[in-house]
Amino acid sequence: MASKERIQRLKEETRVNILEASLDIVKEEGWQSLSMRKIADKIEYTAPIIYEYFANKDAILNELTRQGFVKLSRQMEEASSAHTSPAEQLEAMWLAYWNFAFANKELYQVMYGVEMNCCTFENSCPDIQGPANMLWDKITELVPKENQTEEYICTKYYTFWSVVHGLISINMTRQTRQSTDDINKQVLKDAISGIINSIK
Amino acid sequence: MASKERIQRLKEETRVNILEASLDIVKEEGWQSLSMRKIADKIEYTAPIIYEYFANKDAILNELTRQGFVKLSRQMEEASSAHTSPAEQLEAMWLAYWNFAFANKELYQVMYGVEMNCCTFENSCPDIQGPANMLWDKITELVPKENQTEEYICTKYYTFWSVVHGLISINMTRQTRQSTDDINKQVLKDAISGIINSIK
DNA sequence: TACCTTTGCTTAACGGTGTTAAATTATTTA
DNA sequence: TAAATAATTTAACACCGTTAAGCAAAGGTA
Repeated sequence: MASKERIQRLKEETRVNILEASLDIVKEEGWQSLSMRKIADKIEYTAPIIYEYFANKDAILNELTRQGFVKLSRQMEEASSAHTSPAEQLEAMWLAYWNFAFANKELYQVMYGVEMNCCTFENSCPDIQGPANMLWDKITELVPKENQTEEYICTKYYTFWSVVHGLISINMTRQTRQSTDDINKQVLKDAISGIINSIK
Repeated sequence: MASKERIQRLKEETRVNILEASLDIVKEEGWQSLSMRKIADKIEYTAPIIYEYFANKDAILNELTRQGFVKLSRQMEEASSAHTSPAEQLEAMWLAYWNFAFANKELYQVMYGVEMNCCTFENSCPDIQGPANMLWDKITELVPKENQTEEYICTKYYTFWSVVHGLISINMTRQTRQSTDDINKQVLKDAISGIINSIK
């Protein structure tokens, strides 16, 4: 019977609907308030139905993560194919990575575990800016007076922080393999002295 | 009556106990499974008591975050004070930042919103390594054959990713100020071409 | 057509969460 | 000792993820 296929197609569809509804909710209210019951509401079913398509809530997040990586791969390949020299291709790929992260904020967050807990708290508490200020001031000390524009210092500060925080994030999200720790510390030291030397 | 002060001291103490218990639980079972009832269990009270010391669960996290930044500041200052030249001081401060992150993993996670969701999933799903492989291969292309050791390519790959992912994380956790977007993109491009040029 | 079986879906429930209000116990004060 | 206040617990609410039981419609079979 051909109705079997129609039903199969409908099932495919609600599977997609579940994923889309999830992403919609996250876009509207953030990862924290994504719940099975809200997803069910959005697809006009009750919660237990979802378990016929996904083993549990984590499985939904995992599938979204997977699709995120597939999408990212596609966009990076596309960016790369617009150039011929490897150097240009590599730069294009990283720019595509960057663009993907902001065009698909929610996906990137679940893919790389970037949370944003306490944005409001951050501005209301002076202690939090302590380390930032210390580093900012020290960088300012290093920059010759004639180049001490806020923009230049800001650029250097962000470059520093990106490298260090990025390396830390990578090492924290992946389980630490003892063997690569030395490499990471080497990357860190190289990067830091590299940036310091770039300050003029 | 001096008993007033003693009681005040006891209250101070359970406040500290709540924070310590929270951190203990997180160290043992992770942020996800930190609950008011578990904290209460650990300090040998019932859950509602906690609300006399903290407005809600978020307030506990915020206080831990604050204390994290205070501790980080102290350690960075200490590191800095061991040197005299600004360049050495700056490097020491970043190394202190690095060391803090791994010596106080849980604090760093709540301070900077670094989650580790799906470590197990990551290894079980090939799609996830797509982008990583693409970049790895492209970097390999750029490295002259005589320098194509795994360690060298790994170093470059991590350096790239650190910069880009770090910048993205920073821009995501802080609310995006439109004005600094240009600076960030400039940092990104500078960093990428800097690393590309450093490949030999 | 009548019966049985399968399917799709919902309701109800369990144990957990953060949080609040009421009740209870202990302590201090008059 | 009695009243007032403080400290703490119990009970409850609304939510969460998840599972088991129940029901109603559809399909197949005699």
